[in-house]
Amino acid sequence: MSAEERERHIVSGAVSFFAEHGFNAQMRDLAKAIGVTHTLVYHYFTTKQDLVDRVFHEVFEGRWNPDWEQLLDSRDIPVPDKLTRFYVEYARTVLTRDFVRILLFSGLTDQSITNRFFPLLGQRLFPRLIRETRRFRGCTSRVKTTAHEHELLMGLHGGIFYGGLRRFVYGQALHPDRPPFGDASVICDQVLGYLSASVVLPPPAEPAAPCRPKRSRTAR
Amino acid sequence: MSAEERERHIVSGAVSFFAEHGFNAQMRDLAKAIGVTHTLVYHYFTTKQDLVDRVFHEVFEGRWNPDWEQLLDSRDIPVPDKLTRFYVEYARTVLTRDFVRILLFSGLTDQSITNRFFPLLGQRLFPRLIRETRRFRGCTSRVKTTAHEHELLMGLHGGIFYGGLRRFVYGQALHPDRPPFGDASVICDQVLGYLSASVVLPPPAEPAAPCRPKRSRTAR
DNA sequence: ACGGCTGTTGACCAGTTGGTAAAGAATGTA
DNA sequence: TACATTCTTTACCAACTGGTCAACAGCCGT
Repeated sequence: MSAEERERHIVSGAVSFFAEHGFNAQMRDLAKAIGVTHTLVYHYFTTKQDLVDRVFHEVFEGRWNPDWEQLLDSRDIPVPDKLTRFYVEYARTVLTRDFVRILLFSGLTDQSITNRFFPLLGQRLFPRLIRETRRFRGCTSRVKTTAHEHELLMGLHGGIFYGGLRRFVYGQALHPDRPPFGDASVICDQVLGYLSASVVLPPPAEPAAPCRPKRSRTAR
Repeated sequence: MSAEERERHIVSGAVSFFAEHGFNAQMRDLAKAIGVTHTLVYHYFTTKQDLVDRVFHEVFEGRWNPDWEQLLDSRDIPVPDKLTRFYVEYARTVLTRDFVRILLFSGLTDQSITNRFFPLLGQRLFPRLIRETRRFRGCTSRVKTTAHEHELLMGLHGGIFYGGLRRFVYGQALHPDRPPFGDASVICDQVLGYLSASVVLPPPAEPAAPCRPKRSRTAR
């Protein structure tokens, strides 16, 4: 087997092995799972941390999909459809066994992944989701996200992630005739629930000067 | 220090130590954190697994509060208040650092806790929450929980749990002026969002014979 | 056949790990 | 004081851990 081939072989084996057993599992066991000796692994990765970093990179770095942002920015899709489609895509990529478990292992130990992943969410995704939510409510204010809005969105986001938790961590389906994991209809329900909840939120406080001079509504 | 005292001392130290570092952390480090030698720990617990089991028991067994069920069963509290009060209480007990992290460590490894915890949720809590949700919707059907209802409830439940995840695992607040963790107003918002979402759910299919002969509505 | 290069391995090392055994402190009791 | 009981520690062991090193096997051009 060529060097490149072998390296990919080791990395992909390491991803699922560490996702399953955590990062303080032993190199020898990993090697056995892959089908090589542990010294060979050390031939390709000088240290365990080196391999772990590579696994992090593999699972995490490659999975951020710029299309998500583009989808959320597209203008002519109705908000419920857009959010549903986004979360279906998001779930397909992020709510995989490897990702969910490695994210949690990372969070429970050194937080090396979560510290990079969550800022990404907070900067690229959540603002867009809030903007779309406001659009759905007929509100185009660009004022900073309120705590209410944020927490409600966390309800949706956490609710969807919780599906991954139940499946890949708890190993519990909890409902016998539950639709298949990642089923679009479930996500659609959750999104619709979220949106219908958000319409009863108080509007975000407008800044002193009205920020939408274009189409004036009845002033209060 | 008396035997009983010392044992409690060790157990409580072990709880936070294992919650922090996971269950394959070393006995010597644990002992150091407690301030004794590791052999003393072995004087009280014949094996590491023995201590681990005790920690599980301590964190998990003692925390199930029968009042939760009683609260959900009480007749004269409005549903939104009831659910809010329940989840505030629930969060106060379950969404602690030790519990959240140990639950996850357990789930990621042997699932010894999750396998006992989730059936408890599914049998004692979720059915009551669904019943109350239906009551709020003006529906008293006792038909089995539909997948829709279940998933929506998981949205609420997961959303609340996600708060614990963000705080105790990810170490990310994600929103600068977020209200303090476990704040009742946040939970109240989430509950209200959930309830207002649930009213748009399709009614659960009634069994062949109408199950509410008491107060007949206009038949369709 | 030769030497060089690369992928792979077995044997080994120092430090760590769960766990043990025996010896020391503390305490009580006669 | 002497003795027994109980709490605690020091010294130790066998197995395991991440990591090293020299050797081996296959492949290439010459």
